[in-house]
Amino acid sequence: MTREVGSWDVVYKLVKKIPRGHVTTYGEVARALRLKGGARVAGHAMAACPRGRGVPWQRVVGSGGLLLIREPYAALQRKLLESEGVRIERQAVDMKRYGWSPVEPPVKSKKRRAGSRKAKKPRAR
DNA sequence: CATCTGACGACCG
DNA sequence: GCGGTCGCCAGAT
Repeated sequence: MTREVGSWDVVYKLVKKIPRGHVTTYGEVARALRLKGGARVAGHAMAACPRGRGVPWQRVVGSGGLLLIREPYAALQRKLLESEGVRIERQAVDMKRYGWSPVEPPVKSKKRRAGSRKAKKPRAR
């Protein structure tokens, strides 16, 4: 409770715009909204997504259309997607067929991808 | 206030 | 091709 939506409103707005029967990835959303945190932040937005508000979080999957979500949400997502007509192939959807580009806002800045930069230094954690 | 985890993604070995 | 690790951010403990 007290799930303060806050800045995620943009994310929800974009997710809501996903046409029924189509899906997108966290990375795509993150890039479309140019989130600095990258896919991680997008994922958090979904995690804190207010279910029951018309936010089809189910249409947001991982890269390649893989369903990274754990149970019981995974089962729910799968069920919802199948209900929409999305064929689930082993915890993954065919992005080639259902993949939808969230490119909504104007892209002025470019690149700024998330993750990895170059680990010249071998494991240094 | 400090620390870890977490609906991710990409790179290195 | 697969496994393991780092990077970013925000919320939770």
